[in-house]
Amino acid sequence: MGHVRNYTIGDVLARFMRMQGLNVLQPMGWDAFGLPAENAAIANGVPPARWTRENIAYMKRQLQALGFALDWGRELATCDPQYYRWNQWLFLRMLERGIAYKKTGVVNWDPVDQTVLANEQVIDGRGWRTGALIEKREIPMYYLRITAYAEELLAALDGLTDWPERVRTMQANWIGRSEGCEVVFPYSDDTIATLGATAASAAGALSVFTTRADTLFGVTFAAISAEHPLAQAAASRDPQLLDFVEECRRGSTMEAAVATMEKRGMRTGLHVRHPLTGEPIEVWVANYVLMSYGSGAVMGVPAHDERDFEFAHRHGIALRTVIRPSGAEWDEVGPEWQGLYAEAGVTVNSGEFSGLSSAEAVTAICRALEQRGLGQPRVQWRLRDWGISRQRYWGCPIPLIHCPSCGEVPVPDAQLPVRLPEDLVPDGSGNPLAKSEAFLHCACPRCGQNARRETDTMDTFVDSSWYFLRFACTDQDSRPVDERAAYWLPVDQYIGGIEHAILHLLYSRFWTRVMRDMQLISLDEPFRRLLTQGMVLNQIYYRQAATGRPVYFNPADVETRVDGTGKRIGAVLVSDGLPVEHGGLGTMSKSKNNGVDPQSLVQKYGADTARLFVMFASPPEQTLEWSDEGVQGQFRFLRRLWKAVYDHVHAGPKPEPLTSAVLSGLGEAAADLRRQAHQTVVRVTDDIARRRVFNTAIAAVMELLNAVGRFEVPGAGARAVRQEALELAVLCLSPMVPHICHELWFALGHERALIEEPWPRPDPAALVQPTVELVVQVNGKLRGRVQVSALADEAAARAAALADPDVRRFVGNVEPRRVIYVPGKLVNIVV
RNA sequence: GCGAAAGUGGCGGAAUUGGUAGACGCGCUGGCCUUAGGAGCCAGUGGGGCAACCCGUAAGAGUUCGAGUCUCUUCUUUCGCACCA
Repeated sequence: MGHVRNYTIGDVLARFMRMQGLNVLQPMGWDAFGLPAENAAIANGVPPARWTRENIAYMKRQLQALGFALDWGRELATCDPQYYRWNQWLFLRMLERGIAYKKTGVVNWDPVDQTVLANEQVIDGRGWRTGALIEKREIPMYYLRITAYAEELLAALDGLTDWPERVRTMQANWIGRSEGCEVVFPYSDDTIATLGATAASAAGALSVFTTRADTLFGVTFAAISAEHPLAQAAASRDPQLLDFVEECRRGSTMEAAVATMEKRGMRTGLHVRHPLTGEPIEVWVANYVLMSYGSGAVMGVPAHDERDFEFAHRHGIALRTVIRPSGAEWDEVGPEWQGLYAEAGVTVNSGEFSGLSSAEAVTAICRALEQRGLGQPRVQWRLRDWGISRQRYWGCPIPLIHCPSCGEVPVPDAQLPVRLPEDLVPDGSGNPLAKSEAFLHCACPRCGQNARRETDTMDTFVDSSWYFLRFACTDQDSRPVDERAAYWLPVDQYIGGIEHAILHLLYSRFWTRVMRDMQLISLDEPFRRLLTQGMVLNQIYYRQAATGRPVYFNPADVETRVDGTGKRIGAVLVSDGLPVEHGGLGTMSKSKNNGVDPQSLVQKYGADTARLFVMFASPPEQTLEWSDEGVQGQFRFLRRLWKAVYDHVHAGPKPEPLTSAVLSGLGEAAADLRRQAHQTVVRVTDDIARRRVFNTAIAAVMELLNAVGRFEVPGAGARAVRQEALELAVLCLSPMVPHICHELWFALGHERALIEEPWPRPDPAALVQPTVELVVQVNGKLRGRVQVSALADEAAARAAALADPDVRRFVGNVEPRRVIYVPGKLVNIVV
């Protein structure tokens, strides 16, 4: 249903824009590689290719049944060699430019299946199939240098004014620019002696990054990640520390898991020297320090950092107050952590740097470090380079060949694509490509010797990072994109789930820039306007089985029980009439058995009802709660609309168009209906074009139809007004309800199909309102309403308000202290 | 843990720029029609009160003539956290 919602929003906008006279391209493609196909293959023993193509065929029928105005001539699937050859081609160009490079990365390793697992396949630190404790393992991988674009990706967010604010904020925080200071803590003599001639000792110093150089004199320990070379060196001499470092290797690589873990640490026995005081500082290994951020080491300031405070508390490490608040709310950091301790203030106990504001101290200390050669100002990014290697089968092969003599050799362009064999069936025990002799063996393109193909495939985010460009020229077979991209791109309206707010959208922004720098396209940003749609939710019902595992029931098979006021009091399974438990609302999923098949919905109510419901139930950016009654409500509305049109049509011949003579003779009721009809056009146009909300647009048409139902004035003029109101209702609804509106448009006596009609323009004369109702407040409380001329000035409005008997009761005989007049809205009398 | 949002009747939601809280729809109650209703039509429906009125937008404070809307604190829920896509 998430897809139905996504594409209905897109289709409504496409049809609306087309009626506005724009040339609209609405394409469709299939993001077809990835884990779900492999999982299905493991479960059913069928090659992922077959499962994928069957799914595409099924979904395509669904999308066609829903009447989406898609250009199927541009259909593409990311698992087609015609598409992924360009992933490979672009990857090779990135390799040439140094955008793609190789380094080691940490992955989840299942020691039983001897395979790399995705984060999703790690449940509570254990492998999903084996239940074995997962370990971190370092393997060589290919990375894309997205950090080289960090500055630009951040700065350009300001220009994305038609993106939701929250997405821009999330991306900015994700890129995470922080200005601070690199601080170098030289190793103590005893540490250098202990390390001997190792790689770690060659570094000679521990480098850390901090945004709080003003707290440097409060450093009482240093903490390094278990993967830090210094930790490795120390562990090789200390069996207990080695155990701890090994223990830190257990568990998944997920940052959320690392961050919520109990903070633990162990002494290394090594020391560094404070860069300004020379004081020895003990080095600890801590499980909360991430090797992937900064240098994998932090300075510990327990008095002014919450995590350091907690860590020091647990391990009996001393604490030194070096910042006091300027307002003197507290003096010394106490035994209980308070958020205030981390705030900026005035330095104390900091030698010659005491008495400075935090900001001054940051600058002064940084400068002092720089003079001693023990530090410098630095900008640190949270963003890391994008690791694209996957040790999996169902993805785009990385086009490299490993030759015993030449080393790593790129596949020549003429040999692209490196085709993925489509007949393999994964079994969960590693990448089947690595076991396929036919795939593996090849000749080295340089020396012709026997060589081995790279078996890693690309992250599926690669596939989705540029597909939108390809839609402009799916038939182009000598380049990934051609000049037609300049006409269609950037995407004027992109629609996607909020779950894509960071990764997919950031990767696409990056990839677009890389292609720009290769002179393949000439745009910076891929998506001009972004709509992030909310999730589709449904009720969850279950019973606790004897095994203790819940058994889920589809909400369609469950009947809810309500009391006399309509309040829910329980639910029973229709088949046996016995109660089921309610598990709240959740996203539609197989595991919770709360999905709704769009196909059955279309069969029962038709495509228009399905489309109307998903657009009416909530605004596009919010979650949408599935409701069978709600669907029936929309079905009912469409039938009422149908009946209203045909009742009108059967009551007489098609009226002549409204002439000025007819208009001037209209009674008040007819003028009111006409005003409402044209106001509906104004509201619907604004809702779709500017606000991108559809539920209120539909509500406006419902109100108009209710008004038509109440309108019982006889006569030719009134009949013409009713005809006009029904025509406008049908036009306004047509982007949401294309099929029924198409039919009703002919019924209303038109010869040309509705799809060829332009979007209606409201008649300014119809909108004119002779009088307006003003709300009258006394001291901010609603006390009355008065009708005044739409042209009334403040004095007239004030007089009318004070003349109202209800208002007079509250004002009494006192002279108002103040009167606030909001034209056309209200008068507030302050007494 | 960090980052981002959201919280309004029995339910989904409306209130667009600080200006009438509850549009529209669902559900429910009563009535009409019908052999029948998972059909249609009419009326009612935030809470309290005979009424005048009073209370009411997660909780608490603040700014303002006026706060669902702005500010702060707290609580709850949802999304993301780099190998689900």
